[in-house]
Amino acid sequence: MTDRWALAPAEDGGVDVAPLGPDGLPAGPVRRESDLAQAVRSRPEVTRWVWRSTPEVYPRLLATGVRVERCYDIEDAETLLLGHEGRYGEPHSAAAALARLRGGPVPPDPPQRSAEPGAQSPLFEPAGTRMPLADLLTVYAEQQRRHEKTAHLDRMRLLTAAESAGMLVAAEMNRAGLPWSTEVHRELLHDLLGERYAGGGEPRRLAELADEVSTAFGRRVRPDLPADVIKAFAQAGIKVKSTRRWEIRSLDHPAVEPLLEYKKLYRIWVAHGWSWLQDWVRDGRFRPEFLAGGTVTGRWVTNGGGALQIPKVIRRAVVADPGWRLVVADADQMEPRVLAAISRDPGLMEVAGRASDLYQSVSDRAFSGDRDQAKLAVLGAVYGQTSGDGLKNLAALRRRFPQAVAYVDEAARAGEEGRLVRTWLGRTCPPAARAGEDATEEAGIPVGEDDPDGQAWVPGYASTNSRARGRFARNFVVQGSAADWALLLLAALRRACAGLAAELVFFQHDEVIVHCPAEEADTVVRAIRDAGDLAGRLTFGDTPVRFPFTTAVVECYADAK
DNA sequence: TCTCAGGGCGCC
DNA sequence: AAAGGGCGCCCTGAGA
Repeated sequence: MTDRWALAPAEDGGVDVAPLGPDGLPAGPVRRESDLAQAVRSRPEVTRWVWRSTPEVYPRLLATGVRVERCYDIEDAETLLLGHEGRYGEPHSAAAALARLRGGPVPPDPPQRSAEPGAQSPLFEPAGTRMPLADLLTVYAEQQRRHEKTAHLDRMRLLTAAESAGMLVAAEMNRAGLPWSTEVHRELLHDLLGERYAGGGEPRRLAELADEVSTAFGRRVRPDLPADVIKAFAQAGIKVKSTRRWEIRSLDHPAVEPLLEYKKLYRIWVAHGWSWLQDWVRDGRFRPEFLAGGTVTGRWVTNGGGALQIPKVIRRAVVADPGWRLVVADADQMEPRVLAAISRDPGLMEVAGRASDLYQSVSDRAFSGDRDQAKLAVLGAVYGQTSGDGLKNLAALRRRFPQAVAYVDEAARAGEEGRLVRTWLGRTCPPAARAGEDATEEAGIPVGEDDPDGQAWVPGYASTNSRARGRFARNFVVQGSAADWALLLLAALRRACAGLAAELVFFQHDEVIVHCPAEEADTVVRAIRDAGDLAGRLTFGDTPVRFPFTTAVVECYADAK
């Protein structure tokens, strides 16, 4: 039995609260109280708080040490419901939802904030976003009705609940921060890049590598300018279309080695160097801002600090507090396991029903034991590979796991034809803009003209854009359903850690880090394993597919691999 | 001085 | 060997 209440911060710093009945309608009068945190703290029996926006409310609660068990984020649910209804892109604010309900003019969403280094208070809420509790409850009641119109009511409810849970986790992670050793990071930078020169120019090692590149070409070349590098290769008689690593790598020229080394170190210098350290690390914590559900697929993003792109060498600087440990847990072959669960392919479910290396099992069945080929084939199927060995491997995969490949093929076909494509729980991929609509790309969805005869799905005949939409949709069902599962994983793990000192401090698609006292580490490892399989059952229902983790208990993130 | 697109690369 | 999906962030150069 859940005890649901709703709350809405008021203009004067107080808060309105109201109890809700099992039907989601108010079960008592609205009460005005003077203090938000006190209003929540004094009602420990409440298991779910309904509110407009987690970023509006929860950081303020956390700042006073108040945690909640569950929430329902109305604006987040609005985004998911709009997407499910095929109305992706309509304003998702509670004010917009209310206006649609009442037939008034719909206000556009406020513009996105930009990242601000070191910002302690996670969100600045623009004026005018607050909504009286009575109006909020009107929107909430309508959302409950809209849930009931979806094809899988229980899944859609699970999706909005899971993403609300994700927003709680994100807020808590933003507050906790990732333990970070400035000292180790500085040593690392010095070892890799050498001394910094006054004036902010390139550090010593980069300057040396730039000189080596120039020497190899026999003239001054700026390795950070692609046009300059392409010209230099051309003068040496080597034609390259770009200076991308994979294209340069195999060239036979003395500039290649220092050039690639320069690119690698340059990246560290500009993206994770001394100025990054200055901007993003305070008091032994790196505090990125995690945004749950920041992408159309449901994957999270971070705002500022590049938290999801920390180069492996820099992970040396992620160090647990004295007496504490990092429990680093990586889901094993998450995407093919998710494909097994959503496609119900008998063969793939069978191999995904074991905790052992899935790629090895696939290769034993379809690729004569060549694990690399099996992995490429699976990823090719998920990503929409169009050429090369991948296609041949895909054919082998299709023979042994026809239902799995058919599942992503069908998603691709739907995407090309502009039909709605959904994850397992019902997160919806925005369809391509139709003719006459705004033809700008939105959220990375390829749009544009189709070939006149490109409506039928015929490999090699669809237009470039339509094929790109197909690849997008193909990947969406797997990546997005994996994100569905990951939300349930986080929710379960958060629950398991509730009575411990352990804190979730990092999440990257299929990997979590928990920071905990050394004596809690074994408990946390078990909690993660349990949460993985529990999330699998909650997300995909009755399925034999397992979701095992590789876990490591370490003092330093870099030691986890 | 500003924004924007493209190139490039880090992570999954 | 070839170059598919999702992101964020940094640079540069072009154009307003």
